[in-house]
Amino acid sequence: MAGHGGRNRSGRRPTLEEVAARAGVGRGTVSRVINGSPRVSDATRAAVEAAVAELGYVPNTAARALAANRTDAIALVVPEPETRFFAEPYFSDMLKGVGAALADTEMQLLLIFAGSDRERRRLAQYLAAHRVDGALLVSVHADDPLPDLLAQLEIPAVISGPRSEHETLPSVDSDNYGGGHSAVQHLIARGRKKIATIAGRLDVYGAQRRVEGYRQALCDAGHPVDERLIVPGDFTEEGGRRAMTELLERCPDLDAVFAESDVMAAGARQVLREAGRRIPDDVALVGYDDSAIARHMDPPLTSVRQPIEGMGHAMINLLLDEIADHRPAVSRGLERRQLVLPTELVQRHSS
Amino acid sequence: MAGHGGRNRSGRRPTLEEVAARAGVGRGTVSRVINGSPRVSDATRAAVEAAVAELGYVPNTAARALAANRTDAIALVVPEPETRFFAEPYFSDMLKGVGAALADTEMQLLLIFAGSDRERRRLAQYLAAHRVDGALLVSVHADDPLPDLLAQLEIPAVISGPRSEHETLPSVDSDNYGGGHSAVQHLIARGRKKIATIAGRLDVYGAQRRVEGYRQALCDAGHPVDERLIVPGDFTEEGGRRAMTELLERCPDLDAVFAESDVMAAGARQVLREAGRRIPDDVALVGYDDSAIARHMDPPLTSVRQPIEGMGHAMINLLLDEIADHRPAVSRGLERRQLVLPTELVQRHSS
DNA sequence: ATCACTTGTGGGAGCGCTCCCACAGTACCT
DNA sequence: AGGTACTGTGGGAGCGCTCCCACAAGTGAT
Repeated sequence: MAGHGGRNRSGRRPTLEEVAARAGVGRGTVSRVINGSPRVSDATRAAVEAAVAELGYVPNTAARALAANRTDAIALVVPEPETRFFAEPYFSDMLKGVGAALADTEMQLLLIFAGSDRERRRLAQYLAAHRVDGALLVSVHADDPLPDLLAQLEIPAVISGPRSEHETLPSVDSDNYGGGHSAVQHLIARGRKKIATIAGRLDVYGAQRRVEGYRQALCDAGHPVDERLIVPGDFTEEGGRRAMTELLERCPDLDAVFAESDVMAAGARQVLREAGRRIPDDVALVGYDDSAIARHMDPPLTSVRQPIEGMGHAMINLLLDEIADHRPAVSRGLERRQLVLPTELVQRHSS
Repeated sequence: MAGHGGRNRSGRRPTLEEVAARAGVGRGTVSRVINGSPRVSDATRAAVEAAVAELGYVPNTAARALAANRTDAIALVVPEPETRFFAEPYFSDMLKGVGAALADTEMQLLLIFAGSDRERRRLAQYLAAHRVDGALLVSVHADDPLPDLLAQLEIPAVISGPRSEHETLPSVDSDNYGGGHSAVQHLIARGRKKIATIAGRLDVYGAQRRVEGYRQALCDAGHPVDERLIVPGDFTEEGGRRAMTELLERCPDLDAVFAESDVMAAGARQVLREAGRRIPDDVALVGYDDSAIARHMDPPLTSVRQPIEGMGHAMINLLLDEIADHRPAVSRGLERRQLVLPTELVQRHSS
């Protein structure tokens, strides 16, 4: 028993051929056993498995990749600088879901940042070399050329938030519209009259949808929609501060704010405090994401929970399907695969 | 010009051979140009480069890996669950440094978590398959079998904090001893008399060294070392809270605390606040790491800065050397490569 | 007994590179 | 003129797999 990482006499790692010799079978048969083909008799399978164990055989990935024209790797592409990756709890949850979904797979996950131009060129080169079997795209802007590049290279991809209602790539998203709607509905039910919103970047489709949910909830309740109460942030704490400052200037008498991310809510909270507004007594505050920040805020923040881990999981499943379908070049055409997962309002003390 | 990701007539990616035919040279020559060999005439080189551009040739990594027996990938092994990876600013800084050092390299970085048993088995399998040319080990415990596994598989590796003073692997570390010493020296200079410390986990060599620095600084100043003032934490916020609670019970009259990580300092701060102690008036507080937490704490935390990004950079350089040396099997023997980078005390308002 | 399948198996061909040996050409000595 | 050295180049062999065709052996209908 050589266990993992066995060597043969010559100090090299054992090869398929050596395993075959040892088990007294042919090379093809060993390959079938390794790859779990059903077309092998039980006796032969057992003999091969014994030989594999004795020699400590581990398949050579490079040889496999070359012969089979696949890499068994997929990329998680983060079109943001590393700093934002670590600052946004979104990414860590996503990574957790993706990792979990991949755990019982042979697939290797590559985390690739494409925040700077330089990194993007590197990524383009990487994809052109077909070093991954598929890609997961998260947090993509409307005008990003990446999806087109992937399509041109015929690399299967799944996008986390569709870029528009006409998204052509398979996508997984949470119900941004419903999330925005439920947050505002909640504020209305709490008796709030002048409800503002700090939107995300409006070149992000999901952020637009949240605003649409906000509008519709007001309409449904017969409230007027005051455009001055809608201010875009950029999903950062600083952006939340700026937006909140702007809102207080425009409408000092507002009594509720729906911030479309917890991080922006944290920024808004600071400004409200400094302005002497009490939360929730004077101004109710609702966030989005239900991240750790929401739980640790003072007071704890009511927030719209998205099942981000679940989204990561779903993306992997979609992508693995895409890759499987892609192999024999069947290309099932335009059967679009778009998934929308429900959100949930988590009530705490800020509203 | 096909640009990136060109195809030939048959829809396949162009190969070396096709580039050679187009440039009117042999396969070997193209290979030499691609790999930057100096043994090519300028004219030939130009012709080959033109052909490469026209066909949009991109080398096939799998074929290269198979033929040359290398992968052009290195692993950053994080023996922690993902949660800690995101919680600890240490890792994000490290990743930044590593990424920067790798930016002008062909090397691909793989981020591999090995927090759970399952993940560790997967990692072992991964390493046994020699899917990386080298590995970076960060935050390794004294009894971790990983370094031995790497050695047995003859995979070059660099460790971020040596496991002991007899570390055999090349390592990069910050001056933990000096950092601990300077923190305490600073507190003494500020007139503090009863200085406690919240240590890290004592199975981490670096944490031990910080405590040694703490002891020596007290000795140097002629202060007695009171063992009751040394309480181990586990580098978490909760651990900081527990340790601080313990310290206040043991010695209600302490007037300074040196927490050996900012995160633990944050926990300690909470407990001090709840106990009605003012910082720095009643108790001075010094942290370690100089992370974002330190800057945002109230009051801003004095902290020992480690050049973590620089350490990441240095680790990559060491590892690339190891890999290069490893290739022709020269094995320069025990010429140990241990790097220690200086720390710096960043004074803020908590002390 | 013959034919038509099915099941399990062996091994050739080939994936696209790198490594290295062979050799032509040139330069500079004896 | 011959020898020696170096430079630049072509192409064979081989890396360790997967794919697929060929084929032996078994099964059951005719």
